[in-house]
Amino acid sequence: MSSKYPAGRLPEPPSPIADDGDETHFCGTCAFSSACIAAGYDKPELAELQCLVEHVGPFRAGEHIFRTGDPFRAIFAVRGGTVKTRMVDKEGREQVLGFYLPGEVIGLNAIYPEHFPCDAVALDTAFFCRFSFPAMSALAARVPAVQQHLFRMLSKELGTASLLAGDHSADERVAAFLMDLASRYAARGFSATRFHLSMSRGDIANYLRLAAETVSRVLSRFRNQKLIQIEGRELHLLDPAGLRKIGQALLPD
Amino acid sequence: MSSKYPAGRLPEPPSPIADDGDETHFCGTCAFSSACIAAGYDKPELAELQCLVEHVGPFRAGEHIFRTGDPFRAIFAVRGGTVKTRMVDKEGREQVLGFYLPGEVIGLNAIYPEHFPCDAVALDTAFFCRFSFPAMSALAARVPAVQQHLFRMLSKELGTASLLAGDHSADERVAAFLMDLASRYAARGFSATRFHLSMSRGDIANYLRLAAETVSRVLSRFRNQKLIQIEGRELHLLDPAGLRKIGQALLPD
DNA sequence: GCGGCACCTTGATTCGGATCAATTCCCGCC
DNA sequence: GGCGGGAATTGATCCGAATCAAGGTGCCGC
Repeated sequence: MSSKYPAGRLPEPPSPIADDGDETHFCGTCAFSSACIAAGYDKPELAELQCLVEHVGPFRAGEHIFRTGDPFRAIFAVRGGTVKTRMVDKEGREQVLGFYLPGEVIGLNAIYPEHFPCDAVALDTAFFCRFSFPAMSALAARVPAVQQHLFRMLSKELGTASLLAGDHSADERVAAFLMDLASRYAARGFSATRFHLSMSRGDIANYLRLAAETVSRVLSRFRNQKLIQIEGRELHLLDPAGLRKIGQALLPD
Repeated sequence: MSSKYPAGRLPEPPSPIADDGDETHFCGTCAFSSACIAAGYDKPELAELQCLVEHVGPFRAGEHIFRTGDPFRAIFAVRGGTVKTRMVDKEGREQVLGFYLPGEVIGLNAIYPEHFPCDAVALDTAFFCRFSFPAMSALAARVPAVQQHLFRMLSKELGTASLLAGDHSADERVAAFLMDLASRYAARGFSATRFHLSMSRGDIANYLRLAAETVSRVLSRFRNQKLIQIEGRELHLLDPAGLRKIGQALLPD
């Protein structure tokens, strides 16, 4: 796509949260890595994979990667930056569905309806690998590893809803949210104890089905208890084990 | 329906909620129908489809179709009866993830972890088509329609979580729950205004993240408002439009 | 530097639903 | 037919988080 300079006027994109140097390393941490590798290694499909992947972006904070109702043609792997997905009901109330970090994939929930059922909005400067879905599924039919990878990604995302499930206290939810982010950063090779919250308190609250004030209070309490250090959106987890304990009912294992 | 002999010792399975006569018609209403038809029609794959499908059951109320941690080998289409899926945390608290009606498919969330992440429990006498997943994905690689169908089923289930999303009132949740059941029954050819709730109030409450007492109160209120007629678990929707209006924030469209 | 604005924090009050408690109902069982 | 137990209903009370309200802070454009 698109929009080298989407709504702004900065001449060159800054290097946001990801983009840890060389491309090869990034691809190693991407959700598609095994599919790409399986398809790419010394095979004629390599050429095809190349042509079904397209680098898009940058998108700047607040810009849409896709909008509710857009026809579904591709899925997107986050290469750098952070994205939220959200639905807006007809009364205009926003519902945040999820946050996506570098290496994660958005758009899978659009396969069935064939139109995007939600918006995807960049929270900071973000860019993507765009995978044409028709091309991708054609490739999947020929390369079992690609097919399996798609199945696994879809299935994995099914398991994600559990962070919201259950009637849990605000403390449990926030602790679980922080630990979930930590483990996802860790899985992509970032620090699991120090990171930047790209989303506002309001977005966190909305995602966790709490009020923004409640999130703020819980974070203050966690700080007083020396569980975290937080200044604005810069977060340092001082006692991950303690947080894990608080959020354990919502966390895997 | 149902459970003429729910927890008894009947020698032969009764005809529960589904099984509306002949098999062909049932398959027409099943979530797999298009995949089966695509695979089956005059093709050599027919034989293979036959061998990857296996009819299992009956399971009686309370019996497990699979348990958390079981190795994942197959997915199951409900042929008759009703199923709930649930997770039980280490403190022993149950979390109901969903209810599955005839024609719907369970087990998709086990592909990625390769073990079932939840239990599936029959709520009344239930039976299934069991699809070996390795065989299914091998078939999918050869028959594009089957692959596409799997993608679509997985993606569709991703959209389902929205019933629980958002901070909605008990009235909204219960109304949306009833309308969701109604539309799913309608999609499979059953009545959309009269049906049996196979699950207890406690299960409904757990699924909707409410207390059982709250569900009971809301249903009583809906009855007083002439929105529904309910006696035990027999439900008659008197004013679907009214219910849809109450639950609209959670419902599609 | 200054004003405007969005975001965040903290306190006071309110409210929806959870919890506790008491019957009642329904069914299988003796 | 009577008994026992789980499920459902209904009422009384309590509590956690929402809401309302009032600053504080940082950032951007002018």
